[in-house]
Amino acid sequence: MQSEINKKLEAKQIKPTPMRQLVLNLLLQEPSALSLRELEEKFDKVDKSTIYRTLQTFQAHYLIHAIEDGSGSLRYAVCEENCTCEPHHLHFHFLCLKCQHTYCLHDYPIQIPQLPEKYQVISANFVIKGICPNCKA
Amino acid sequence: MQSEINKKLEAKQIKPTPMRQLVLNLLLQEPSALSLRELEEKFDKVDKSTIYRTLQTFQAHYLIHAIEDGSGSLRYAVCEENCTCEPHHLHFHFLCLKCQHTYCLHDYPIQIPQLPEKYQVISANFVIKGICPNCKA
DNA sequence: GAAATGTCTGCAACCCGGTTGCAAAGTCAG
DNA sequence: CTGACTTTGCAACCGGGTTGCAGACATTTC
Ligand SMILES: [Mn+2]
Ligand SMILES: [Mn+2]
Ligand SMILES: [Zn+2]
Ligand SMILES: [Zn+2]
Repeated sequence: MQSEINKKLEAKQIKPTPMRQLVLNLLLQEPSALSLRELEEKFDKVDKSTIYRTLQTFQAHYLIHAIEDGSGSLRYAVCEENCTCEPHHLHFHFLCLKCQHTYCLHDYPIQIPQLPEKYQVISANFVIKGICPNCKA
Repeated sequence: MQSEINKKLEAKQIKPTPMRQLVLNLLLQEPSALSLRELEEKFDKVDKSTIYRTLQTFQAHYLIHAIEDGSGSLRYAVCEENCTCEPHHLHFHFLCLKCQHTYCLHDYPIQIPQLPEKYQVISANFVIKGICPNCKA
C-alpha cells in the first residue's frame, strides 16, 4: 500500500516525501474529512505548519479539496480520480451537528443554477447540515 | 424611516435601542452582506463586541442570517419577511472573488437533494463563487 | 422621585485557526 | 564532496470571533 500511496502522489506530480505519504495515508483511511488540527493530533510530533504546507501542496495539485463547512476550521478530503475541482466536478458535503464530522457526498454532484448572464461562476461550496446516520439514534 | 426600522425590530420582538437601529439601518441599506469588521468600520467609535452581540440578537430572532462564504469572516444580511431560516426558506449566496462582496440571491431558493433516509437535514449553506456583474469587465 | 432590578454597552483580554519568515535538515545532480 | 534546491520545524504573528466584568442606561416598584 506504500506503493499505492506513492502512485497517487506521483500521478499528481508530487514528490513523495515521508510526511506526504503519512498525510495522504491518513486522509485516505478516514471516512470523514479532516481538519488541520485533527491531522496534527493524529501524529503527535509533527509540526502544524509542515502539515499545513503539505495540504497546500496537495490542493495545488488537485489531490485533495478543502471544504468550508462553517465549523470554524477547514476540512480536507481526497479528490476523486480525475477531479480538477471545477464546478462540474463538485459534490455536496454534509456536516453533522452532533459529531462534527464532515462527509463528502460523492454520489451527490452539485448543480449550480443558471444565473443571469453577467455572473461568472468559478467555484462553489454546498454544505448540508444536520445529523448523520451514525449519530441518528 | 426611523419608524420603519423600529417596526422591523418590534415585529421580531427586539427592543429598539439606538445601537440596534443603527446596525439594522446599515444592513438594510447595503446591497451586499456585511461582516462584523465592515460594520465596525462604518461607525468608527462603536465597540466590536457590542456590534457582535447585536448581530447575535438579530440572528436569534430571525431578523438576519449569517452567511459562511468561506472568505474568513461571516457576513450578515437581513432576512426576508417571514423567514425562519429553515432549509426551505434558504437561498443561494454569491461571493465575488474580485470585490469580495457577498450577495444574497433571493430569487434563487436552494434545493436540497433527497439524501438517504438516515440523514436528518437541519440547515444548509450554498455558496457560489465567481465574478459579480459589477466586477465583470 | 429614589431605590432596586434588569438590560445594554465598552473595554480588555482571550482563544483558535490559519499563515509566514527564517534557519536547520534533507535531497539530489554534477 | 560541493553547491543548489526542497522540505521541515520552530516561533511568532494576524485576524475573526468570543467572553468576563464593570459601568451606563432603562424600567419597575415602592
Ligand atoms: Mn468532498
Ligand atoms: Mn442571504
Ligand atoms: Zn454525526
Ligand atoms: Zn465583485
